[in-house]
Amino acid sequence: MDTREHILEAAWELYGARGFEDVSVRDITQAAGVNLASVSYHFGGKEGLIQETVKRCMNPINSYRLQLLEQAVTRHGGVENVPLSALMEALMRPLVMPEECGVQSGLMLRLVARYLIESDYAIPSASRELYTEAFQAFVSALIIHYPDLEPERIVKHIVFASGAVVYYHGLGKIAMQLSSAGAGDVLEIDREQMLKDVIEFAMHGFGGNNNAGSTS
Amino acid sequence: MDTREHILEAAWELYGARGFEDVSVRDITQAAGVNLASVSYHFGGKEGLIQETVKRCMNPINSYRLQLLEQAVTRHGGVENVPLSALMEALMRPLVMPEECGVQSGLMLRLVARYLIESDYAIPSASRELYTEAFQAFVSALIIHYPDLEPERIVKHIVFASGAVVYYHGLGKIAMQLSSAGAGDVLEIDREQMLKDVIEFAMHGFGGNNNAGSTS
DNA sequence: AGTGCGTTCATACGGTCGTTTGATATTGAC
DNA sequence: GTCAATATCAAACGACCGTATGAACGCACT
Repeated sequence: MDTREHILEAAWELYGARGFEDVSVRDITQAAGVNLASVSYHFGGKEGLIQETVKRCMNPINSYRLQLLEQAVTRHGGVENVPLSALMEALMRPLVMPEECGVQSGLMLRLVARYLIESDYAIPSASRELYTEAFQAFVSALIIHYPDLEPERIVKHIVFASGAVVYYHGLGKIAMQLSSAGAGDVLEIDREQMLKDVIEFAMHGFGGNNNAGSTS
Repeated sequence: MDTREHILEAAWELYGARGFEDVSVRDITQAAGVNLASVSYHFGGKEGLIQETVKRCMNPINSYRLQLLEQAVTRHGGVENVPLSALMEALMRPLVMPEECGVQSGLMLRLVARYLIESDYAIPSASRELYTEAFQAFVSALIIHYPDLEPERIVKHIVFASGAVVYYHGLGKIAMQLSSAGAGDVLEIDREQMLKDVIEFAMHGFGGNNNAGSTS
């Protein structure tokens, strides 16, 4: 039962780097050092492997989001007391630091972005329930936080903020080079800094200062 | 010399809808009603057609951005007097309303997003110069506007804001459905509203109120 | 030792892909 | 009308794709 894991690992690596269509089952089995037919045997085919690959990185992200949210709620004693910054951090951190929930970073955002685009932005069925749960949890928390903001606007802001992360992760380095700002070589994105930046950006976007206790 | 145009039109449609890898040269030539070999003849191959297709939608967007920026500058009499909202609008509107610069909407953002992801976020060489010019123009304008903000942060904010648009365009409808907010069916995104929303979000994100004249 | 089951293996099948080819049609200048 | 240059055409090529097949293997259990 080791083969399955080897395949998933190779699939993760190759799909993330080169895309689903561009990577053949042969590429993956060869990289994994297993037989070609193993993919059909263990996953029912290429499509099954793709679904499983995406699920195995999307679900931990959303679980981690819920976990961070819950931690924040208990720490501050109630949803209504959680500062906005903590809410945003619970929402964003799993995207920026996926390795904290066991998802290998680097390729994660690219792989998910690829999948979303190629699947016409459909969440894979194996991840939909958890995704919905996490999404609604944050919407609810933010509604409590901003009772006078229309829920619709809150949803938009969540999407805006998520887009900011994803886009920055992909284009950030290039943008720094394009602008005169970089002034040469941008070695690597400071992800902890990026997390702070995007949280601040999103918080401002929500139109407000932090209207509750501590800022951590 | 009509064949070339027919091919580009069909390529635009199909690549935008289904992706580059998933659409064969045969699909395109058939949809365009031309011979299979025409693609090789006119574009040197599939890759050449892809580059040309992306270029033909990316360049008008960036030209339109520069045009709107210039209009705003002359209208307000100098870069320093252009309100932030107008800067953001010049940056965002071409993305949301591409048909205003002759680029068929709907498929545009998806096609560009696809290309960026699949090309490892590399701007196609035929569009790089114009893209860089537009990018730097906005960075310069924003530096004048926010002299105490580090340029690096300004670049980040531009990327954040762009990501917000792109992501919302893709995931907006789904997010509305997922949340209880939608309360049923979300028919279509109101793009003019979306533009206003994202401009407001980005302006807040820049940390400030509008520090200049009119708001249009 | 033998049986059954889950797994791995080499190999083959039908299909689609991007590209090439050489013939044919169209064009425009003289 | 002639002749190149340009453009279109049907057909074929070799390569690679995802999947299916049936034999071989490992191993617990009797």
